[in-house]
Amino acid sequence: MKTPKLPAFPRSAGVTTHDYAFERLRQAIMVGAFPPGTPFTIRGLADALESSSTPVREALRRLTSIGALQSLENRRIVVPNMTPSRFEELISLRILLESHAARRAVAHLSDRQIDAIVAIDDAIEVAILAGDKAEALIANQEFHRKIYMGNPDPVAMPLIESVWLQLGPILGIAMDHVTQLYVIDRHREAIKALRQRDEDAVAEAIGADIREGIGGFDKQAIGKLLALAGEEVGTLGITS
Amino acid sequence: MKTPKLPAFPRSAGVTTHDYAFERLRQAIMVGAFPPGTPFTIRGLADALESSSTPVREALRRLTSIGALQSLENRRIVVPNMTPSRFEELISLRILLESHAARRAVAHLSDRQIDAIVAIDDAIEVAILAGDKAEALIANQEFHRKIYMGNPDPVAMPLIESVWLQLGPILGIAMDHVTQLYVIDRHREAIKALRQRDEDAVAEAIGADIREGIGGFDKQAIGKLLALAGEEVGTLGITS
DNA sequence: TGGGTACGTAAGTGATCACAATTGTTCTCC
DNA sequence: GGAGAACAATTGTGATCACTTACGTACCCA
Repeated sequence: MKTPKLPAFPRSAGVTTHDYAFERLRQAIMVGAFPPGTPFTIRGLADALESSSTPVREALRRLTSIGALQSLENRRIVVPNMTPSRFEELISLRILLESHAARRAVAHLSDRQIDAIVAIDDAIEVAILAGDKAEALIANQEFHRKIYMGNPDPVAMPLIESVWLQLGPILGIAMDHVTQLYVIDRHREAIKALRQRDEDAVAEAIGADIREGIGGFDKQAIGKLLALAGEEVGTLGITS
Repeated sequence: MKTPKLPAFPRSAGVTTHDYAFERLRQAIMVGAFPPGTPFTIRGLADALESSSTPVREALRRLTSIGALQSLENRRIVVPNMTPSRFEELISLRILLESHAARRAVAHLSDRQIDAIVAIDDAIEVAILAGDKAEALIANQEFHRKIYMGNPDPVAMPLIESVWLQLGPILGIAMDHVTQLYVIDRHREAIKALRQRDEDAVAEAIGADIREGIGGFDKQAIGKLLALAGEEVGTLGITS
């Protein structure tokens, strides 16, 4: 049981090996490619990325500091474990931070930017109808990001992404066990409020979107998901 | 103009060079030892810490990912610049996150833990009366941290510390130009609310504490502080 | 048969070196 | 005297190696 396999990721020129490794791992974790407990080794990843240990170590250290990975006392690096109460904390943080970020972005978003957000929402619907869960997930994150990044000083964005990263693993498990994604019409509500520049309504719509989306899992459901994940760890997503 | 000088820091046994470098730099930045724009070089820090570049690079990378430092396009690493609007964003995030974290910790704090928090508040007052601004600052952070860490799943704590780190540089400047610290009786209010297990009152007291503390600087005051810092950069805190 | 020890393997850590890119300096020419 | 080019110094990047620690397995003895 060495290192998990990585989804492909394009590497543009001029990017350092370190940045590439970091981004690739970050994306993979954020979309739930690795269940909680997945171990990461420096040498294994260096082999997988066809580089040496130095940039990989730096990437793992960075991911650890933003909460995406956890450094055990053994110095082993793993995907953090999830508990129902930690899940609930993370969801409450998502609602808190993203309602706030959305509210503070409203005044800065131009009509053209809102049009782009609408386009992303359309892409989400297309992905859902096509049954492409991974694509829907990425587009959904892009929808939220585009709103919050309207703020010229998006200092909250790294914090929000840290929470996303911590929810990634459980998200991946949920995606594997949810038969059908449903269309979230809270996005329409948020868009309407954005066009009206109604800060309270935008914040409320984003909060409701999270609550009714991933936040809709109650403690029992999370417990079930974690049990399912427990069965699968070691047989899925792990090479050799 | 090479690297900034570092305050001393105890290194306990069993700690890796990397962790030591990271913690030492982190502490220094959090208490405002470096004004915005201060450059950091790997070799300079490695010399200062009497180690090699590998652990220092990892520490700098970690600090960059949590917002404490900024990586320029030149690949130079500096303390991020501050603007009045970014400052305002950071303060609003502090209020948001810390009110929330305080509220969610209330139910978990034992009477003994509250006693420890009171003791820290006393230490703050002692430090203020003694005119020891740095010590007062550190004790104040400890006061807040002790409250929020009452939560058994303190997932918000790293996010809060990220905001503290980003406010550190301006905090350091403010400390140099504030003649006298005043005693914040909002802490007493928070303690009283803690003892009564009144979540709303605790959240309100913490929010008010931040608003009336560092959050009390308005945009004009921040502009003045930044101008003062501009004069001093290059002559203060920089060696050779 | 059970537990403890010893050994081999795997993995993290940190120092060093070669290379590339950037920056700073100086020298020359107009 | 000033602008530009060539050169030198500094710095970041990544690969490699030696060292130490943690883990797993097998062996030995009670």
